[in-house]
Amino acid sequence: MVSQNPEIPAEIEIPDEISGLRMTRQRQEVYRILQQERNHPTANDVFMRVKDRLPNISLATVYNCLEALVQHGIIRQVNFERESSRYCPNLSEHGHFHDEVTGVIHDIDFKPGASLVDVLNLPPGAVIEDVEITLRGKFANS
Amino acid sequence: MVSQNPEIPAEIEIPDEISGLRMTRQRQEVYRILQQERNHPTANDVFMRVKDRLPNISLATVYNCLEALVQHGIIRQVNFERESSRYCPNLSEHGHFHDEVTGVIHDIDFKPGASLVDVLNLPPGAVIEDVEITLRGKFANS
DNA sequence: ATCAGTAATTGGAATAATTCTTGATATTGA
DNA sequence: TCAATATCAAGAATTATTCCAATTACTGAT
Repeated sequence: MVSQNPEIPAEIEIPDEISGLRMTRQRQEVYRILQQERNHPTANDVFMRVKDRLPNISLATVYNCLEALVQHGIIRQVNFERESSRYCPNLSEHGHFHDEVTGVIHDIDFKPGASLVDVLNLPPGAVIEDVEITLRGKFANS
Repeated sequence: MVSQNPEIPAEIEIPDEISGLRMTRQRQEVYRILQQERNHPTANDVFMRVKDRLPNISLATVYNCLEALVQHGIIRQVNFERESSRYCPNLSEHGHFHDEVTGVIHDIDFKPGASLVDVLNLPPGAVIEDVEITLRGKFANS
C-alpha cells in the first residue's frame, strides 16, 4: 500500500528528465499538480496551487514551465474560446467538452479505432501536426 | 451579368434584419466584408477594410457588430490557439486547418453524412451547443 | 572540486486583444 | 412628435501572457 491516508495522496515520482527536458524542481512541481488535479487548471490555478510547495515561485516561471512541458509533448495546452489556456496531462488523442452550466471540462475519448480523419475531408497533402476538438454544451437534466 | 468589371465586385444585398438582428449600416458593412473576404479575417482586419466605406467606424463598433452577428448565429467565431479571434460566414458544420507555413486557414468539410458523434464517445446526456475543430499543420511539398 | 558557460528563475514592466464606460446619435413604437 | 430604447464612437480599463534584466542554479571540462 502506497498511501494509508486518502487525504494525503502518495507523491508522484517524477524523473530528472522527460523527453529530453531537464526536470527542474519547478517543472517537477508544476507537472505533479497537473497529474493530480485532472480538472484542466489554468496557469494561475497552477500558480496558486504550487506555492504550497514552492513559496517563491513566480507566475512567469509557471508559464515558462508549462510552455516547456507543452513544447516537449509532456502535457497539452487546451483553449476554450478566448479564455485562459488550460493544461492537461492526458496525451491520448481526445477532445474536450465544456459544461457551460458547471464550468467542468470533461475529456472526450474517441470510439475505439475511430479517428478524425474518418469524418473529415482533409485537403490532399495536408500533414496534421495538432488537433483540437472542443465542444460546449450542457447535460440534459436527467 | 451583374458586374462588368472584376475589380469592382457586385454589391451583396443585405436585408434590414437577419435572424431577429437589426442590420444597421455598420453591421451590414461588417457582414459584407466577411462575405467577400473568405480568408477568416480578424476584428482588426475587418476594421481596416471597413473604413473604406465607413471612415468613422470605430474598432469597438467592429467588435460589437461581430459579437452581435455571432450571438445571432449569422457568422462564426474561430479561435486558433491564443491568437486573435477570426470570423467566418460559413455556417455549415466544418473545421479549420491552419497552414503554419503560409498562415492560410482552410475550411475543412465533413465527409457526406459523417458527423463528429460518429467518432467521439460523448458522455450520456450531453447536449452539444457548439463544436470547434481546429487542425494545425502543413502541406507536404508536392 | 573549481570554474566558465549555459540554462532557468524571478519580479516587474510591457504588450495586445478585447471589453467597458460615457456621452452622443439614431431608431422604434405609441 | 416624443419618449424609450438601441447603437455607436472614442478612449480608458482590463487581463492573460510575454518580455526583460538581474540573479541563481546547473553542467561539463579541466
